[in-house]
Amino acid sequence: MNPSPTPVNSLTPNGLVEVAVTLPLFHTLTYRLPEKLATGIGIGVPVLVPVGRRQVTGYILGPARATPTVTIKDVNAILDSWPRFDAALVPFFRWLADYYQHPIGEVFRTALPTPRSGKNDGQEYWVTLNLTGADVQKPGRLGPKAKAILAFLKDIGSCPLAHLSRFIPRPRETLGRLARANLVILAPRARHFDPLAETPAAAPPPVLSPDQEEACQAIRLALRRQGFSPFLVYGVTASGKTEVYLQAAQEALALKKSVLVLLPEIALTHPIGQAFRQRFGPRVALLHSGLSDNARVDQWRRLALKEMDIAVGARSAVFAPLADLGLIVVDEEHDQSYKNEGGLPYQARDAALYRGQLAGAVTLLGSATPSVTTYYRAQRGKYQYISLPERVTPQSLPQVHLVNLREHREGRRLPIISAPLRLAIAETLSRKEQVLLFLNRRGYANVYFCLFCSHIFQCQHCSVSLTLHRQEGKLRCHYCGYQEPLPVVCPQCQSTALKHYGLGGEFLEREVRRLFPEARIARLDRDTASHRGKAIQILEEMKTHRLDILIGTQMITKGHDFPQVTLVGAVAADLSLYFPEYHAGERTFQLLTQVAGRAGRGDRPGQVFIQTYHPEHFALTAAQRHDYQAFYEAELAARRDLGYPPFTRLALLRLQGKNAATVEAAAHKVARAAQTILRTHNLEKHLRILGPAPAPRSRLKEQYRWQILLKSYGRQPLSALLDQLRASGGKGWGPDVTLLVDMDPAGMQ
DNA sequence: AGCACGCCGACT
DNA sequence: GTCGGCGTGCTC
Repeated sequence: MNPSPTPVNSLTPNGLVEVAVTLPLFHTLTYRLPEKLATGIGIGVPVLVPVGRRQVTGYILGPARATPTVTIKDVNAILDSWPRFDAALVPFFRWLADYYQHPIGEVFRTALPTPRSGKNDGQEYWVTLNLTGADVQKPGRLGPKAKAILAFLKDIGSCPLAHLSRFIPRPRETLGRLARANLVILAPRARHFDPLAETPAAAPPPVLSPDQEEACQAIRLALRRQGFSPFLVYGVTASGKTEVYLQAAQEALALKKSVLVLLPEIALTHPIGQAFRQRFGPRVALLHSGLSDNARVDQWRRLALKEMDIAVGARSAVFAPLADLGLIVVDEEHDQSYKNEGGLPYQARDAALYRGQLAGAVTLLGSATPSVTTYYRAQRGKYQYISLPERVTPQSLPQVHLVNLREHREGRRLPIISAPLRLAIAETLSRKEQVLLFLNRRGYANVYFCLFCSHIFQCQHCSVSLTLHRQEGKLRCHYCGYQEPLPVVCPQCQSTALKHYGLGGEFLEREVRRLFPEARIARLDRDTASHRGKAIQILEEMKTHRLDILIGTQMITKGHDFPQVTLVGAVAADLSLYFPEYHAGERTFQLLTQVAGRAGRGDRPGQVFIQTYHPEHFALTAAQRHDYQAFYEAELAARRDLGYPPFTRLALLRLQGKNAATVEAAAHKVARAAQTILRTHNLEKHLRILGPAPAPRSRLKEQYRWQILLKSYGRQPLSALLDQLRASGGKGWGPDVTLLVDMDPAGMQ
């Protein structure tokens, strides 16, 4: 019944197979597949192989490509019969390892759900009653526990063993006796999980607007043509992009192709997953790291076995085991969350584009604020451009005011809420409408210091100041989680004149409560949303208007629809504007546009107040006028002048280790080696090496950090340099120093 | 990653 | 004389 994986044994007369082992190795290994394991094994199957004196998980990539000179060992066991990926994905994984300069073994470890080396993978024991109701009365000579079990099963027929144990303690032994007497059946069963089980009934598809119709037409055409076809779907918030995705999926399915939908946030996968489930039924899988291991493996298996052919998920779903991929959707393509930090530092949107190219799939990049690089490519004709300029809801875009904070000092104090914003809040509340206040900084204050000797309280493990959390009475590091009780004396001079500086959400909340004592106020950020239920509860209260003012970080900006919010305040727009990143302007524009999009989504017009010290900055004036084009042109000009993407490609070489001196020495060594390669390969015209320099956070979680930025005109010089560098640094760059390559770095932290 | 091999200091 | 420190190198 299960489609068997692409067989390898028929392709390998000598029985040799290529295996990627889950170790930080840059190459694959070759093993012999013993005759007795050969049946049914194929590409993508997880196996247990000996490496040194250990047993390690690996994945079959295909027949061996070259015969190594060392003695070849045998594959020890097959961990599981179903393949974790389709044969067509092997080049994709090889590309990931190559492009991100990452060990191929680690690529598989990051990409695939870990096979639990048990025979019980994805299974659980079920207990089933083997008698009719009448028979249950008959067997007389039974203990009380056996009777209780039979009575329990009489009602429900069968259930997982774990479920039974909740009502009848330690049932295993009694069940064993009952099973031997053929009164019950005790057997493992495939576990089924359906994260989308709660989907409400389908609503009929809406009538498409002319813009939507035109977009769908273009996509349908591309799907029928077959072959890689990338699109930028530019659509303002609430322009009905989701319906376009659904229509595109419909067409792909009609062509017997599978569909992959990526979203930047786990929270967004549920509503979109439900929309797909409503339209297409049980063939829709949900994939994200928030699912339990069992649920994730179950969804993965059902996709691999072609029981399902639509995958909706967060960034890691880009590795979903779909064969015959026809359509890939990357919604909110500009979102920073597509970048994976730690492990394999891949960019899911970029990876999706490459996967689309390999599979010959139509690839849709959707955004109301496209990344500069994506828009540039669309302009140059590399992507087809589709525009959905109209909101499908009645309201026009909100009116945006820039508040120049320099003009709104109150005496010597700089108020966190300026007079114009305060007035607007008061008016909004008096109209019984809701307010959203956005401040991208947690805690009460982000600097705590001694007024007397200027000592600044810093993290013991990172080179950052500790954030004051006043309600908790603690100083906390937002990077490593270190915390300490709020000190009362300065450790340096014993003074008690300790002050704080730089304001966060906790302070804002206090101030708002002081100014509007009558209002119902809540704050939502990682501090208050300690558990998931709490966040959902606050969002629900906001939606049902049991709150008047909601204060929060990014958390409140993405995707949530609050129809009665008519005022949005961005309290400190400058926080992201002067971040040490080349695309700080882009992030600010996106953030403000996103935040502004929360205002006036119902039947009343919305307005937005942006507080800043730099009201003349183009990212702010463009956001004010909802003018993406103006922002794009100004930003593109700046990028061209400074030699940043899309005109160059960047790679960040980061050196880190526990010893400051060895890390610094290694950074200089790497930079010198890079310079040498540059000269000997005649790359000086195409590539620049900036640094070494200490990273903006020069110490993080006990690790000292230095970095070197590579700026390359074109892809080729950069990969040439990186390949050479890896070859020359094979033995490592110093004791306890690691070199990490961050391709297309998001920022420069 | 782990686990070997290998070459220099204080101990039964 | 040896036990053990962790630098370096390999894993089919």
